[in-house]
Amino acid sequence: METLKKNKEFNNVYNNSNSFATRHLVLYLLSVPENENNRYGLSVSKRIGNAVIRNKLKRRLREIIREFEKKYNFNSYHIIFIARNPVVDLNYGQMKKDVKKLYKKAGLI
RNA sequence: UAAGUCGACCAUUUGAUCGCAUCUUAAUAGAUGAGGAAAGUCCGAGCUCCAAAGGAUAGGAUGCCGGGUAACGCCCGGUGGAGGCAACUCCCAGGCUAGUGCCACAGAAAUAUACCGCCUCUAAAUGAGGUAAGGGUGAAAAGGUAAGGUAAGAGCUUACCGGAUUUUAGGUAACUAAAAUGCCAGGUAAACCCCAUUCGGAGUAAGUCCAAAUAGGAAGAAUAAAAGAGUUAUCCGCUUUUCUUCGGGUAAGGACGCAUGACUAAACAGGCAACUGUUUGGCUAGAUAGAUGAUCAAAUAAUACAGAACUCGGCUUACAGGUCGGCUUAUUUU
Repeated sequence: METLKKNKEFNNVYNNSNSFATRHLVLYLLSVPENENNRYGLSVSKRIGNAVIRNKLKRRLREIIREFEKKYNFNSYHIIFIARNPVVDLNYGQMKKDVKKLYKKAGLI
């Protein structure tokens, strides 16, 4: 899984893309012209919780992304996930359903 | 058995599949991978760079005594004070006899006093003097109680208690005990201050090395050499050139620092202890937008607080549930 790293790249996605949201997560999706692998950015703010909680969220999201990459085939996107406050209460299965919903909304799968 | 008190420890484990980071390997693959507080960043050090003749002043920190330690504001042992029936716990615990400041209100008087009262003198008094026993005010009124003593009184005298000073004895010391003298005299230093000890600054984004890039500029120097324009030519000056300095931009470049250390376990020796020494053994995170997750199965009390970022020693704060031990008090039984 390749990641978006620089502030410039994040801003580029925020300004030029469509966003989709559920109660727990927000998704930004930008299609890039060059044919390359998907790149992901995860954003979990300090308001969500302490370091342990934020780390756990990011790890779960990464695992979910990995599973979807394996299952479906889509390419050349920059994708950003933003965690919202209520996401803390979800378990892994519920989070996975939420992400699937977002992907459907965005027309990826 | 109950209540209490002190101390130590655990902080999930095992297997399977998929995935991440580091290391090993030609490769398949294999090994390892967050804490008791990793936290707060409150002290103390190592390490690195910068600064630095020496001294004084200012400023900060610490503050009973002795010991431990690389060091400390930490730890251990003791002394004094406070709390508890006790085990035990708590204490920013130097100096007000260096100086200065402050102590409301009440009260006659607050570091000095005679308002009422008592006693004496005088023919008598609203006068003069003596007196701190009694009253009243206050947080505090010249040490308390009893007896003697006296005109009335008073450490004026005596006994006991309290306090101060001196001496002697014990203790490394803080301090403790006894005796003598004899009652001269408040509190506050978390008030200024005084005394003793101590303190250079910045932090791993420290810093070291390598690579890449030195475009277009600014300032200064040199005309030794070369070129150009102007000039008949030379000199001189100008532009280019050469050298030095300055600042700007790109790649959030790479490697080291960076994981064996004032480390730790056991035994033995020294010490009441903190701790120290010797021998044998152990060491298995090291990222750089930042690695530990998902699913299934089994066991368990393991559900809390919580995520390494240069490294150590402490302190402080957060914390579910559980295990073990010492001691105290009460009750019951033998």
